[in-house]
Amino acid sequence: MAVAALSRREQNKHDKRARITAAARALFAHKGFAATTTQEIADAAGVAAGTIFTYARTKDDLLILVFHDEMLDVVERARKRALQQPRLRDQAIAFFNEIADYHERDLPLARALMRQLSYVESTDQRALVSQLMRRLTGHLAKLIDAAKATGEVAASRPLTVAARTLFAVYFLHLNGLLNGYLDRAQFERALTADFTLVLAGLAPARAAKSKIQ
Amino acid sequence: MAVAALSRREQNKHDKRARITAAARALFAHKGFAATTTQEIADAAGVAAGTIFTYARTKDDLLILVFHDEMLDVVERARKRALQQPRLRDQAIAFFNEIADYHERDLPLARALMRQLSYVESTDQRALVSQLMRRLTGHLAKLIDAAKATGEVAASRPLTVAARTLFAVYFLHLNGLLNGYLDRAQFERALTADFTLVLAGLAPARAAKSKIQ
DNA sequence: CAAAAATAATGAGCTTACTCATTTTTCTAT
DNA sequence: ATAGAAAAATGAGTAAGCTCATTATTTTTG
Repeated sequence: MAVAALSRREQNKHDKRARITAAARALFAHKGFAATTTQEIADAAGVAAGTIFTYARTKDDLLILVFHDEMLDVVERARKRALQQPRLRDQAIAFFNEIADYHERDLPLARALMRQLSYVESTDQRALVSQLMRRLTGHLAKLIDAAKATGEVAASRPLTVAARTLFAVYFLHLNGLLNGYLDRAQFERALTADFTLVLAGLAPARAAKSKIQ
Repeated sequence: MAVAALSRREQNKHDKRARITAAARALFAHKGFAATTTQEIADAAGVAAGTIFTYARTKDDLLILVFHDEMLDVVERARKRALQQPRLRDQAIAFFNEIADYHERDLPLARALMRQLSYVESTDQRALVSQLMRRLTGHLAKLIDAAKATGEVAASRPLTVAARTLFAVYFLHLNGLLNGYLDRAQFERALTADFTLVLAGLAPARAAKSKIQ
């Protein structure tokens, strides 16, 4: 891990970043994103108000910083939950339901995150979001690939396109859920219906059914 | 049109709203959303600074107000452009390319709009966005329905699910385009690939091809 | 028509994210 | 070890979105 390789300066920066991130995480969870001021975060982290902005260009940046790691965990949990299902469609639904569960635990924060994902300003932020996306669609692609072995998906189908399309469906309906267009039951129904359609396109030609549920 | 039915108070409100919306539209187009202050809008509209906020709860609300009508026009143009194509897939691509063209004319503004669509705060705003969505997916559903006659789409396929799924794909990739994850060429390629997959799921069972482009 | 009630407009003031000139800390070279 | 350079931290200051107590306008009532 090359721990000793950190210079004093690097060590300080690392510690300070960790303190700021931890303080922000605690405050966001406790009083919500909008109600938390950058001054409070600075106080809790033991730094001056201006220091925040050498670690995050904007308050919104903090949101991405804080939740990047947490999201990676959620995606991993989602993968495990998906594997408990035998069929691809149910795997995909379980996968995204786990992520939706996570967001439903703190809706205002999830809304703030969603907003942020729709307006990425810095290159750093874009890199973090890209990493999350790749991780997520990578897991999906693996599930789809495995379904090729069971004959549920035709071998010729492109994995990345399929994974991306499933994610697109989820992304739209998560937006609906977070912005009050859908309740959770409607969200799940929409996900199921749309996934069924997409998976019909993935199925081998001879197995295609003429009726979509 | 029941023009005479407007009371003096309603007439005043209507006029003032129109002045504010027009001023905001001009200023956003001229110097961009972020660079335009609510004070400038108020001055240009000939009202006090506080008056803005009796017509729009936030500056972001103004964005929705201003562009709602414009968007309806764009969707109508998109519909006409789509009808010039014979096949459903190309119709869908043409449809969304028209909308993407519109957004590309003013990327910063489109980004601000996209951000706003991901964080709807007031009921009024939600109603405006819902109306737009319904209009858009309604046109798509009509195109899909027409494709049933040509045999491109199986008669049993659910229109709203299909339209919604196409929109989901577009929505994700527009996000990618506006946030710099995709350039325009990548956007169109992604749209084409994903639409091809979705339409494979819509196709009649016997016509399904084993290879997706 | 006058008084009272309801609605709308006003703009000074507040809050808070963010900036930037200055100061402090750390690193490097001799 | 010390001077000088580079990087980081600081916090007072700024700007702008938004609030709200007050004022003005319109409608309703008697």
